[in-house]
Amino acid sequence: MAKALDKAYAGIRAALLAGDFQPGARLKEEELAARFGVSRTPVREALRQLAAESFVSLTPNHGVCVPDWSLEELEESFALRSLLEGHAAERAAERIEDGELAEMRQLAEEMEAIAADHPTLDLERLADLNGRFHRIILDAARSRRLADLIRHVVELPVVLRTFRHYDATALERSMAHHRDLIAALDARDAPWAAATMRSHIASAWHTV
Amino acid sequence: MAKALDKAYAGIRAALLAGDFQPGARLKEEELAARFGVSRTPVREALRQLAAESFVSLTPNHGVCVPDWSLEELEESFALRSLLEGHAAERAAERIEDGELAEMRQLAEEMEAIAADHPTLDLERLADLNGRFHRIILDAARSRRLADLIRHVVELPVVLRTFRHYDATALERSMAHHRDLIAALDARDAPWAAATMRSHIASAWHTV
DNA sequence: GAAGTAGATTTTGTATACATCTTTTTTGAG
DNA sequence: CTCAAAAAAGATGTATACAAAATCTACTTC
Repeated sequence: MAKALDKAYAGIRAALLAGDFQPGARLKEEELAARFGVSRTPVREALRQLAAESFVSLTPNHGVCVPDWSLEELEESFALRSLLEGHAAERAAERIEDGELAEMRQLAEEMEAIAADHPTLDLERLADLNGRFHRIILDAARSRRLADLIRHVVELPVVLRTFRHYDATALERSMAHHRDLIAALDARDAPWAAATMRSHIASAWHTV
Repeated sequence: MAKALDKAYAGIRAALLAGDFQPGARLKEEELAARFGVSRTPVREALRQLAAESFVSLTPNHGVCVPDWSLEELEESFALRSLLEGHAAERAAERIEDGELAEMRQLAEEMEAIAADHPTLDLERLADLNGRFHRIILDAARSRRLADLIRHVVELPVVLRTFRHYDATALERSMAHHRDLIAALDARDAPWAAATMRSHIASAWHTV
């Protein structure tokens, strides 16, 4: 049986991503504890963790709230993602191994197959594949510190919503960017990889 | 009276910065609780928080350890600081107000006065002033998100140690950089400010 | 003598009870 | 009827007790 902290953390996180709580809502510890069948102690620890990752906003003696992102804050987030993931691509270009490139090619193919299948576009799966694609680059950057930072800024809810708003042409563009990224990494060309990644994310921002 | 969590958090953090625990050492919750006169509960929460800020390394069922930084990880940290603080300077150049610039000028003057006073170099105070100087820029960037990220990467222990290793010429160079930064911000020239900040931090790295 | 294992000890994880602080409701005066 | 203050209700913060896991120790066995 999974431990109480994991249940609370995973459960609350999933609920947040699913949009079960509306922005600005106050999350009460006892409610959450009852919902996941654990005591308040692990719930509190999970909330502290989620607060550190900016999933919730915590104020002392005042509990936690679901943060409501303004458009400006969202734009800042994307700018930071662009900066950091660009840096990650730069490092990855100097460190990536052929096996990882092969994985990326396969993921890109799968995504293209889904994207080409317009009538039954499986966005959930596409988001998952996309996440894995980006994660390989992040791993190839070989910097635990950088990985931590990016996790703090990626904000999965944003990523999910991004994909929901993708129209056909934006989707095709995104697929092309993935191919470009693979080419840049394969060439071990750090500036190319960084620029392509930044372009990729900036483009994603403008489709929101 | 300060709350228990604050006592635990501030106390542990201060002890870490002071080097009371050696790298790799395991921190036991009960010891810390006894040391600060609180129960284990707030100690645990403080440790979670410090772990989120990378001050300690936490592994489930295994407690927390003081992380030992390799030279490479330290260099990564500086590279990230350079990236993020450069971005902050860029944003600050477009948003800073005259009052803030005046504050920066005064801080720069005070730092120069201390730096000129070689025999009795007060490094503690210099580090404090330097922190406030950088904080004004960070505030002027007007991005809570960016401020959070930078706090996660600045790693005060590093900053402190940096200043301890400053020799006279490096110190003068640093003071000159501060003047450059003020000039760039005063001119509202974002690229200039970003480049100067990155140069400032890269220079700090090479004096370690 | 070294390695492995069972028990004892220590440490972390969780639950519950109580204290403190917020928020809401109620009640009273103006 | 409005506002303010006080009391009550509710939520968070802290302490303690207990459960589970890990580490350490001592002993057995090869």
